[in-house]
Amino acid sequence: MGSGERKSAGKRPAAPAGLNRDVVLDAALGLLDAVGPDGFTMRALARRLGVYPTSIYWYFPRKNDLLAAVVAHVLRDLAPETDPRDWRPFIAGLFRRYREAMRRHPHVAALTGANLVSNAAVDLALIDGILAALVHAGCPDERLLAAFDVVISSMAGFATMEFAALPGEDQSAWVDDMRAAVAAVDATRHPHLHRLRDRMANRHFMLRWENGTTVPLDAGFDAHVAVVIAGLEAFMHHQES
Amino acid sequence: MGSGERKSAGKRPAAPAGLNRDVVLDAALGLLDAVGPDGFTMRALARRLGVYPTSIYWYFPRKNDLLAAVVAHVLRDLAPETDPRDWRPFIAGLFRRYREAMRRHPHVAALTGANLVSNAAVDLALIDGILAALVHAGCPDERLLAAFDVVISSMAGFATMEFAALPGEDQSAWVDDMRAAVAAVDATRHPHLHRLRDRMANRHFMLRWENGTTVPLDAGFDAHVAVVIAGLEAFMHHQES
DNA sequence: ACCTGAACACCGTTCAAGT
DNA sequence: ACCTGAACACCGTTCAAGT
Repeated sequence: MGSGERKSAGKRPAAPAGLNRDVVLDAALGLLDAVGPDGFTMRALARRLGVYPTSIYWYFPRKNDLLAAVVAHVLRDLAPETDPRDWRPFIAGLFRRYREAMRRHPHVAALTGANLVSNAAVDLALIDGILAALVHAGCPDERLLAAFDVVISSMAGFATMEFAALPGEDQSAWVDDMRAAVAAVDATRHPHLHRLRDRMANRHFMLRWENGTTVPLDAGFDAHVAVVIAGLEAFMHHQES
Repeated sequence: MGSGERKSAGKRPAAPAGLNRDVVLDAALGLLDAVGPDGFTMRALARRLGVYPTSIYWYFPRKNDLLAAVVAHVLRDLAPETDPRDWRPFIAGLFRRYREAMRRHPHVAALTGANLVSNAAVDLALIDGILAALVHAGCPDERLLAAFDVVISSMAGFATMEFAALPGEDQSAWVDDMRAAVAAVDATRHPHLHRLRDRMANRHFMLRWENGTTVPLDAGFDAHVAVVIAGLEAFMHHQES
């Protein structure tokens, strides 16, 4: 379901500048990995390709279409090889593969999840695979699609947050603020946080100043997979409405 | 832990243009609600305030600082009134309140989750409350912080995706593409999706062309809350490592 | 079919200057 | 302390023109 597609199925007479859809796409992913969403510019991409900025518009009519294609490229082949009929390994493998894709290209985390366009990225085979897994897990039909939504949002939610973008380059000030706030936690007002603040500082959500590229949340991720699978089991097989 | 703070605790002699931090913040949230992140411009905000664009920089040194403050403002007072010792209603209420905040200001969904800066937004009381809830649920100490990460990412993940931003204003083309793709699902290659495609079209993740503001995912959200709570229960009390 | 080149209507941010 | 006003170095996108 790609947008910005060219139909020309005819012979291509070796374009003068050697540009084509895949070349632009590869360069775009390289640029995004290198500079992040803020630095990702049509003009910077053109510089990288050695062409005029407007040349890119022949292949992608808008910057958003190009970014959507990049997301689609990164998220291709997410479905695990395991048989969906063995639903637990299938779901766990899916989550793991999604996370690995985000780890390889952390800057796309900001473009997924919070953007509906990226939905067009994911292939129908993956959707069918998840539905198959849930059906074989014994999910009743009237809960199937709710369970599906839980799987999708859980798959994307954790990794999106783990690799959340850092603020601009003047990090130092905000890092100092974070450190100070964590160090100054009041023992009587926030006793639990006070007790755990050294273990939590920069290692858990809401108290980090680095993201998953430098400080992975492995324990949290494993817990997340276990929680979703155990919770789905209960949700699918619990009696009452 | 706000950034871009002014220290001047002294008397303020009624600024000529009537500008101050709260006025700017309110106008910023109003502008964001009205036009979304793409239209959110320092110059547009200045127009709305009747001042020069550069005036805003007196209160917020960078656009990012202003956006972080807007996120912080929207996410204030998330902690439910219920006692964290009753951990299930506490977690469920927390998720519900987070979702309601996103529903009130859907455009901030794109700014949370995928952005580390927004972390500075959330107050320490909320973190302490979640930790208290998990401790009173009987979570063993060595699993406490992993469970905490599951709670945070689950709280933010679903709502962020439910209110994910739509593409630009030329929706029609991409909506037609989505409709066509859903209608053309192959019955033999994707049997489950084929069977469910009418029920899923525009109503579930990955197959939507509208977001939660017009098509809420109520069933999915309720399932998500149930799954996380039941899954946490299992994770916290399961014996083996 | 594919790319150049100029041009339009914008941006965020800096900085000196005013009051 | 707070705001104006000009200026800098950029943007995405359009459109006519070339080959």
